[in-house]
Amino acid sequence: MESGRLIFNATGSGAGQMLFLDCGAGGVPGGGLFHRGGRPMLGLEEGRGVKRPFFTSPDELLEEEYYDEQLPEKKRRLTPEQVHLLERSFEEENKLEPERKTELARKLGLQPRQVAVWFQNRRARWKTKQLERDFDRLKASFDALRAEHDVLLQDNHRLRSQVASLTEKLQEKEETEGGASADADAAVLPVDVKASLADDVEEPAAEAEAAFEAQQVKSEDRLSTGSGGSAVVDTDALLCGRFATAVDSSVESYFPGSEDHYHDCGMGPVNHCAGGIQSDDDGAGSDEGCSYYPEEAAAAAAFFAGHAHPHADDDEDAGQIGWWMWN
DNA sequence: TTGTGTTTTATTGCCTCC
DNA sequence: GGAGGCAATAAAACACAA
Repeated sequence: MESGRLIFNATGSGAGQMLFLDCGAGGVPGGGLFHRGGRPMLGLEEGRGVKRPFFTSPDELLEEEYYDEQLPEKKRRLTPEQVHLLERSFEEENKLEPERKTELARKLGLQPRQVAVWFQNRRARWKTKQLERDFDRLKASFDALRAEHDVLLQDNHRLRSQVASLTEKLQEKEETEGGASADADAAVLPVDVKASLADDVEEPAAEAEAAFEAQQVKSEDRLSTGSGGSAVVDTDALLCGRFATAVDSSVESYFPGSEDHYHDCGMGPVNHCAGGIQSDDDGAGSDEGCSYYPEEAAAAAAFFAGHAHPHADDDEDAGQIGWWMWN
């Protein structure tokens, strides 16, 4: 618990400045009497049962007698009016120039330092909320992609079994008819039919692939594998690419110009899904090797938790559309 | 009333920028 | 080197269920 005696010093802005003296043992963490740069810090006084307003008007702070009689107690919350004005000011601009800080402090009867601290804490709160929003958006986007992927996967399996079934029938036909007729034309015919049938089967899958790829143009350059014209849609790779696109947009909203940051952070969807990208030869169960869904969401959360952009607040496009509208 | 969780105010240390 | 920003953290104030 802090203890100490306060002495006020009317300087600079006109608002009273407090100096913290006779700081007792067990004071604030670090035990410093003054904040860096000679900035005075607020202190506390204990041992009096009388409640007094912690924040006072500048005029009151300038009256020496007041300091003797009205020493502030423990920290008090700002009044709703003070908070309202600060919020409005924050809406206009979330950074505080010295002139504005002084003016706000004068209007509110607060120390400039208090105004600066309030803005700092407010920016931190905004950032936390922004991260939550970004995560929610990413999660929703990811869930939608996962559902889409599941549908494509089912189509893929269905078409695969269709191809297998038709191929089998063709083989049977070749065996039965091939033995009966040694005619050269008869030997060629099944091959044509087979190709035709295969085309029919591949068409829907190819369409799905084309549609899918059209939606993830942005992430194409990250997909180095490609499906090589395969009839089997490489949905894992596509999904990863699209998730990367979703991450792109969200990350850009908070970390403008931060592409390289998250691409290097180890959560890269393409890298992560590399084990899940399969060739045609791997068969119908090829997708089982990529169980990346929960990890991706977790990676996104971990990424946002660990990659705070130091100047996110500076960028007007940094997801700040209505940034004051939360809460 | 009390215990507990959340929010708010404030401090500290480190970093970047000028 | 000073000023200011941020992350981490402490601690008071507050909210609320039991």
